[in-house]
This record gives sequence, structure tokens and C-alpha cells, in this order.
Amino acid sequence: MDLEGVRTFVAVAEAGQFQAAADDLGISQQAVSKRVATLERTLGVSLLVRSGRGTQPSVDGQAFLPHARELIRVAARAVGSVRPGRRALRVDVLNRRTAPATALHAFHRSHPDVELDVVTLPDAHLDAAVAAVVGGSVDATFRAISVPGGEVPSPVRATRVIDDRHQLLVGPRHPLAGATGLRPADLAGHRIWMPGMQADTEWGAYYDELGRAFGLRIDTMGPSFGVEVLLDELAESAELATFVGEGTRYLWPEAYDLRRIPIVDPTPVYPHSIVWREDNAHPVLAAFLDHLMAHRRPPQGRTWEPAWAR
Amino acid sequence: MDLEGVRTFVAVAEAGQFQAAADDLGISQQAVSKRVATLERTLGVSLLVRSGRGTQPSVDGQAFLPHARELIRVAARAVGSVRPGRRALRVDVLNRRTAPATALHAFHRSHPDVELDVVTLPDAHLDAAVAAVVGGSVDATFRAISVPGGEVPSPVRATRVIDDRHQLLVGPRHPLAGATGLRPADLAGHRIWMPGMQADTEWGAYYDELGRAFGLRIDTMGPSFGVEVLLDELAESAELATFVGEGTRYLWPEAYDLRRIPIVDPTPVYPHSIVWREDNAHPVLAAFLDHLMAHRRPPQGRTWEPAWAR
DNA sequence: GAGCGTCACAACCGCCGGTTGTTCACTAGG
DNA sequence: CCTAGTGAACAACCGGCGGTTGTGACGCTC
Repeated sequence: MDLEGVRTFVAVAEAGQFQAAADDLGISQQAVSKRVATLERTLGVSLLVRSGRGTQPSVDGQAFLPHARELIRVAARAVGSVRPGRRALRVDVLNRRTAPATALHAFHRSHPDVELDVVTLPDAHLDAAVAAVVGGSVDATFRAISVPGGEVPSPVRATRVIDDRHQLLVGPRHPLAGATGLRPADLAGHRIWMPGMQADTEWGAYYDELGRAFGLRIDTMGPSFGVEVLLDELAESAELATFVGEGTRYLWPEAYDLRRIPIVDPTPVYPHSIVWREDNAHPVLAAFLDHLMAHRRPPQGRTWEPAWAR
Repeated sequence: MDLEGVRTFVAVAEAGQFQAAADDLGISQQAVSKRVATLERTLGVSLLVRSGRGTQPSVDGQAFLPHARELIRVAARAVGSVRPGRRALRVDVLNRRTAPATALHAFHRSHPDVELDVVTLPDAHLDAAVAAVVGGSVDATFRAISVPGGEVPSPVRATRVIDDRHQLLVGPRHPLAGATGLRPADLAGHRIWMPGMQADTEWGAYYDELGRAFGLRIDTMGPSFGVEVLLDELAESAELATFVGEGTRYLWPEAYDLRRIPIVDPTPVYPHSIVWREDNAHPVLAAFLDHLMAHRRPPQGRTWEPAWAR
């Protein structure tokens, strides 16, 4: 089915005759006739009833017409989604499960009418993300600013907006499964598995420093086969454990019986900052920043974070 | 923008490489490359990041991808809307403002998930509508059965489902504007204007008989310029009046100050029957018929209807 | 550096979709 | 009943789009 044919059908249905539609579309009446005939042939039904004085939609044409209009609307939105300039607010997140994605979801729920595009940059490094913000391919990105002092070069700005408190995720057979709270020191000697968090990534740097600070064995080795595999392994294992943020959205079958155990005294927090270009005039961006600041929950109790985040 | 190009992009994004997408689509890898390149050129952005080992969506590609999928879904629904066999329930109404259309709307609200197509047959005559039901181009039609006894030939069935009580619609300057209720005899001498209701239509036959029964001057002459024009004229005129059904949905600006005045003793009711084919197995049809029967409100008080409807 | 996998480019070609010119069907008017 | 006029379809033609096969460039692996 050809979109031009659909547009032509709509034009004819609205104009009431082929010649007028042809004038609207800037083509000949014969071309309109051909396009409609082709569309009718591909659909296998007659869409228009031709009479001596103009044309009107047939029964099938009436049923098809609203779908045709919807198709054209969706096509226009699709084109608009990538048009430089006025397009949906495009926010980069490292991962669609972490706290920033949850915050985006919450913003979307409180502003149902705004258009959001949640994307993940192919190159996950901070400088590449900042370059993307400067270049305008994304309007904002969530990052842990791993630069001492948290300074970023103008015209880029960054603000801490989410402190994601860490929890330990273990299966029912794990020796710590019954704990209601754990101190980082309690984890010494236990193997904490965070596959895919290689040292050259933002997460890797965080867990590297966290491990060294409390003498933990955080194993970032091995390829990540996806979160489902990880959860499946956790459910079975009496040794494996992993860190998850309070704000992450993991779903697992009831039978897995996994437990989230808060970590306290101090609680490691993952410092999510929002990075944007200060001269970005996108109307939704300001609202989103306001939303983030309004929903910022300062961490309670004693917390820990890497030296480079302070 | 070409739908095939969009489909191809989605296939590549899902497969992760051009060759696999080409196999899925049954075309050559080079054709896939060309299609994607053409789509990228028309959109003006790069959708895919090519690497030595496969391909993944770029930032723009990620933003475009959900719109592309939606586009394909809508296209499939559009094709499905006219495919013989399994399609949305298609109901014919004489007019999208009358009581049957309101009933359809109510059914849609109470069954939000079912797909409905409301259409108006090009040929408004009863026999043509029955032929459409028999032929399957519509699943049901709302008609006033103008056959004495209300019999229709098998396999078609018909049942009275809506008795639309008539009201008089007048502007504020009309001499009857202040009435709270009127008898048909009170309307004698007043001009009642129902443009477009020619005698050879279903409505025309009704108002013809109504006029003769009570000695009313019902003027069906003149072309109908649309309901907006009619309402506009009513608002200004001190002479014009028109009939409307209780179930009709007319909207007019507040300033028009039009009044709906009930007609009683007897109340003319317009007899809407639903006509369907008894061996039509469409699952929604049965639910719709049930809905209509459940919401049937028998007229109260003394009513009038044409001899051919009784 | 050899080999392989992946995608882009080039050359070729059939056919789709546009054009103009003409015919057919229907309506209105005398 | 004939004629004029309107509106859409048909016919012939043609350029370019979108497919094919063949080949080249690039990057990764061993």
C-alpha cells in the first residue's frame, strides 16, 4: 500500500471530485485516477462511487477513510520525530531500567500530552554524551558526572537530580537472604556479581571505587546475557548477589522469591545528574527540569558516594 | 516517505544486520541498503549506525523506531478495515446525528475495545440497504421499516429498537419559544422547515404522513446547506421551526439560544429498526443487538407513528 | 597479513507512475 | 430526442524508481 495513494484517496474524498483533488495535489486528473485505481486494486475493494457529477466514498471507502487519515497523521508524526528543530524532547538514559528511566516515566504520567523520546546513545561515554547534547542530537542525558567538582564546560550544564540508594538483591538460598538491613562491611567476603559493568563505563568506575572503599569483591567480569539471565541465576544460587538501585524496575516471577535488602550506614548512592544545554529553548525541557527538581528526594541517613562525585 | 522503506528499517533494526533483514523480506541485501538509504535521505537524518559487525539504530533511529512500528500497525489496521471477512462491525446510519448514531456512540463507550465503523450508504433507500446487508457490505443498518407489518424477507431480520420522541426546535424570537410543551395541533399554521427531507426518502415519507395526520405545513423543499446553516437560520428567524429527535446531537453556540420543546399528546416518535442478517456470525453484532435491546426505552404517554410502522 | 563478514557502490533493466490526448458515461437544457 | 458540457477512464508514451547481480571498501579475528 502506497502512502501517496492513501493521501490521494483522502484528497478526492474531501474534494468530492478527481479534478479538484488533482489541482490540490498539483498533478493531473489522470494521475489521481490511476493512484486511486491502484489503491483500490491493492485493497481489493472499491473505495469511491463515481457518478456523472463527482464522486463520494463507497461503504468501504467510508470505513477506510478514518484509517487513511490516521495513517497520514502518524506518518507526519513519524517524520516530525526526527526533524531537526521542533521535535519531541529527546532524553538519553544509560539503561531503560534505572532510576532516570523511572523518573522519565513519572514525568510522562504527570504530563500525558507531551511527547518524549527516550533513547540510549550508542557510545556510552560521558564525553560522547556531552558532545551529543552540544550537537543537539539529544536534549538531555542522565549521567554520573565523573569529573571532580562536577564541572562541565559551557554551554552545557549539569545538576544532581537523583540519588539512587543501593540495595542488595539475593535469592532465597543466599546466606544474607534473611537480613533486613546490611552495612557495606557485612558484604565483605561475599561475591557480588555485576556482569557487563566493565571498568571503562560509568557504572564500572562507580563499582570499582565502591569495592575498594569497603574491601568488597565486586565481579564485573563476564559478558552480560541480559537481566533475565541474571535474575534467573540469582534465584538459584546460594552465593551470588548483586546491587540494584532503589529506583530500578526489575520484574521477576513470584517463584524466584528474590529479596531486596537495604544497605545502610553508610548507604551507597548512585549520583544521577541531568546534563543539558543551557541555551536549549525546548519548551518541555524546562518543565522536565522543574519536575526533577520538585521530586528530588535528598538521601537520608549516612550515605557514601565516590570521591569524584562530591 | 515509502511504507516499504519504513518496514525495511524496522526489519533491519530488529535483525541487527542488513543481510538478515533482506532474508526476512525476501529481497537482496543491496535492495535493503538502498531502501534504508532512501528513507534516510528523505528524512534528512541517519537512522542506523553501521559497523563492521552489524547495525544498530542511531539516536534518530531510536526516536523514529516506535513511530515506524506504529505506522506499520496503523497501515495493517487500515487494510483490515476493508478486508472481507474478519473486520470491524460496520453499521449503516442515515445520518451521523440521529438517535441511532448516538446509540452507536453509547455502545462504543461501554465497549471501548471493539472496533466499529459507522457508515452511510450512498443509496439511502430501504431496498438498497437491505441488499447491502444481504450482500455483507454492511453488518447492520438502522432503518424505519416502511413496509406494513414490518416484515422483511429471510435471511434478513429487523427489530424496533429506538423510538425517537420528537421535539420542536425554535429560536428565541419564535412565537412558540416560550412553550414548555406543545400538542401537534398547536403547530398548525406554523411553518416547519426540514430541508433535504425529500418525499422519496425514508424521512420524507415520515414527515409527509405526519403533516397530513395533523394538518401541518412541513416544508421539505429547498436544498440542505447543512445543519449549521439550518441552526443559524433558526436562531435569527421569528417564523422558522424544525423537528428534532430527542436523541439527536446538535450543538450550537450559546448565543443562538435555541429551545427544544417537547411535543405531547400524542408525541410523534420516529421508529428506528435495526436490520441485520440472521446468519451473520460477527461476534460484536450479537453484543450490539443485546446492548440495543437492553437500552430500549418504551415510549411513555400517548404516541403517534405512521400507519406503515405499526 | 590472510580471511571473513558486512555494507556500499556501479551497472543494468523492467516496470511503476507520471504526462498528454482522446473516449466514454452521464446530466441538463431546449 | 438531440446536443452541449462535465467528469472520469483509457491509451500511448516516457523518465526514473527500485529491483537485480557483480564488485569494492572497511573492520574485526586469528
